[in-house]
Amino acid sequence: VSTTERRRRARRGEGDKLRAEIVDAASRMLARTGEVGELSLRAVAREVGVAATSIYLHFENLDELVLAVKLRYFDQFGAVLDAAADAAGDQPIARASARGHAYVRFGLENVGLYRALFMSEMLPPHLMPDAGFIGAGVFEAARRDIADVVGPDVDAHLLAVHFWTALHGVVTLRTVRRNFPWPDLEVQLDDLIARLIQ
Amino acid sequence: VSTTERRRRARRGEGDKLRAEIVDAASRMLARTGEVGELSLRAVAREVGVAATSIYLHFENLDELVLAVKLRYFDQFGAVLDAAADAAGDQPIARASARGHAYVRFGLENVGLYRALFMSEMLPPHLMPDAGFIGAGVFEAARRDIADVVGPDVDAHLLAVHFWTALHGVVTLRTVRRNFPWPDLEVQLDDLIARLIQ
DNA sequence: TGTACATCAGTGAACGCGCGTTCACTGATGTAC
DNA sequence: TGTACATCAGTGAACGCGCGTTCACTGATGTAC
Repeated sequence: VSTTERRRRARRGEGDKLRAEIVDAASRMLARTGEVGELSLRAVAREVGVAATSIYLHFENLDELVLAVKLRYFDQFGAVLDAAADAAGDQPIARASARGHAYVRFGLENVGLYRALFMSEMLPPHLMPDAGFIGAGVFEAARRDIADVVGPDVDAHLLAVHFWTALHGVVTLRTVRRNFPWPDLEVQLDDLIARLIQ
Repeated sequence: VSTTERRRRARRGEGDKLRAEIVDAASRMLARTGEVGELSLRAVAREVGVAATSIYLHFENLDELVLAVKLRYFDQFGAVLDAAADAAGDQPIARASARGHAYVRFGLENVGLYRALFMSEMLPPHLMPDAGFIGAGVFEAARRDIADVVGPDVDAHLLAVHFWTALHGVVTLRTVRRNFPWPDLEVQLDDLIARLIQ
């Protein structure tokens, strides 16, 4: 219900600023509630401080706006994980572990965005730039770290799938079952990762 | 858009039949789309073949209806898992494994209900009969099977948490990323369960 | 240096829709007499 | 055995709301001359 000030129109030639502000606003709103379905075109316009119709100047419809948000945050999410892995040094197991911890931390701290990224179907096919491969960069980076840990004789793809699905499960169940008697998060993750990657 | 026939009113003394029919209809609709947020009181009434206001004869509001659906399917879900474990015989590892396979199968075959059960917060606290413990029966049964596998020297609670979160991850990611190059499901589950429970 | 005007960056009213919720009501049916 | 009537099991109209989308429009600002 945060009634934003009426936005000042952009200068000539800077019409694309509004596009960025719309994506910003939609991201903030998604991060708050996490429910993609609750994001409405009119609410985004209100948050930006602009007439509802102005959204149409930059997006065909709400789906394309949501896609823009997702694409942007997939990139950011991947960068966060890479940074965590790099900060952990060169040792493969330390890199993979740091990546896992960073994955869960991001998910728990950005509940709404995580929901938008991984708890809804990607989007109607005609809007998918490259079907099924959004977020593949994130997966592929983890697969490489894991392959470095286990060597060439183990199916690193299968292990990376275990890694991803298990961490995803940790994020989503903790988000949605806050009253469950969860173990300490660091203990849980260290034990889980040790069991999956060896 | 299935316009159901207008329902015939129940006989005297059988007013509770409508309550059951409402829960049935809401369950069918949830099983179809899976989005709790898309379930509307009016749509449920239409599916039942009854005036929208008739819902109020049996439920205070939509939340209480959704809770009724959840409670009912938690019971059914637990029974399915128990049956699978029992069908697997007495050997602890076989029982736990069967339980895991049945969990994932139920989730993938009943996408909508699984979403309703495990991908939304339980409900506003005043509606929770026993906060945080809905579904605890399902968890507890798995924990016992796992404890039988690993013996008394291992933290079976932690292992059961791994088991649950990992299987939940399998169900939800496969549901939402259908284009990902997933491994064969049985291979994935057998390998995953073997790594987690030992 | 001044000004007409094309273009850019939006706005605002209006529409039809489905929704939750309220309120007064209806009409079949079992039962007391 | 017949009937009045209380009660049960619903109905239907109406409300105000937020939504997506359309359409014609406005008004500031750069630029060509």
